Amino acid sequence: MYHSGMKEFSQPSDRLPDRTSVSMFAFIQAGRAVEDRLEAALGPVGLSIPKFSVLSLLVKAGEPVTLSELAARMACVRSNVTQLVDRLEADGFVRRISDSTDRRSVLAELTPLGVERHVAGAAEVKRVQEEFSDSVGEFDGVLVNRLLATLV
Amino acid sequence: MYHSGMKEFSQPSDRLPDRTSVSMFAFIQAGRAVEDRLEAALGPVGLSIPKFSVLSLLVKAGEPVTLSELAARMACVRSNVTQLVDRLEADGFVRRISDSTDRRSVLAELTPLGVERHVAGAAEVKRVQEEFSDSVGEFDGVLVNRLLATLV
DNA sequence: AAAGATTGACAGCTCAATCTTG
DNA sequence: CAAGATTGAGCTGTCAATCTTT
Repeated sequence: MYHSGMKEFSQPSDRLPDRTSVSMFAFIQAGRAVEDRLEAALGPVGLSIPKFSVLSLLVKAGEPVTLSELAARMACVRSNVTQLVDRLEADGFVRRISDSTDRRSVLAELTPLGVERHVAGAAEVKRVQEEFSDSVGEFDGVLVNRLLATLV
Repeated sequence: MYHSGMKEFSQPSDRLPDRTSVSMFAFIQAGRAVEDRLEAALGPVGLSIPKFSVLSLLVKAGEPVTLSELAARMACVRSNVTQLVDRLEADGFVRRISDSTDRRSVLAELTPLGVERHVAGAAEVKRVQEEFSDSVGEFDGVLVNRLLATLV
């Protein structure tokens, strides 16, 4: 949970125009609130969102994956994955193995403990997703999805 | 822009129930997308969201503010503000002055350069907010605000 | 003792530079 | 030279420990 503040941008009502305006700060805040709930749920399992993401990708792949590939799939920089895998290796959730076909590459492989933690993490994720769905349930899902698609 | 990945949770359609479901990952992603746009707009001005937040608070206060007060208003930890003000001071946007009424306290005071940068930053924020409003404009603002309020 | 600020150590991210291998 | 991985430095955040002042 590494978030900048911004609580002050509550924007009570500078004056409302015809169409009721939506503050981007409120939107950002809401996203972080959801994120925080997820982080809080994963914490007790010994995971964070980034760590769970890596385990999740490895489970989905069903085989060891190069760090470059992980970076690509996580839409982040390579050096980020290097350090993330460092921590996952220290946790004992992942192992680094060498690629026999290309000696430049390094593969990340799940350990049994890593698999076990992914299961536990996935259960938490499911729980939080259901809570989230309950909260959003009263709104039109199709509409909300269209809104989100507009912003990304 | 310090964001964990999560691109893989695009959730194409595991199977749709009666009510179209909304992925919390999609929601988090959308919030980050907006955040990234804001960061990108502030960057060229020499600001980040946290830095702009501090300048903004100081402008709003109209007078020097203690670091503790800044932390409270930004809903973050005191040590965070200590380092943030370190960087703002290095930038020349803020000065640390001592509190005559309580020698434990340290006040953050805007420099002329800081004021000038806040003006520039505020213009960018306004621009991005307008772009955001345009994107969301086609949706019911009242509804969206209710959705956001539900999640926070 | 409690409050204000700082420091050190860490997680998570970025970028630029480097090193090895292809 | 490209590509894969790592390293070093910086930003933003957290927590725990410390130091000064109340």
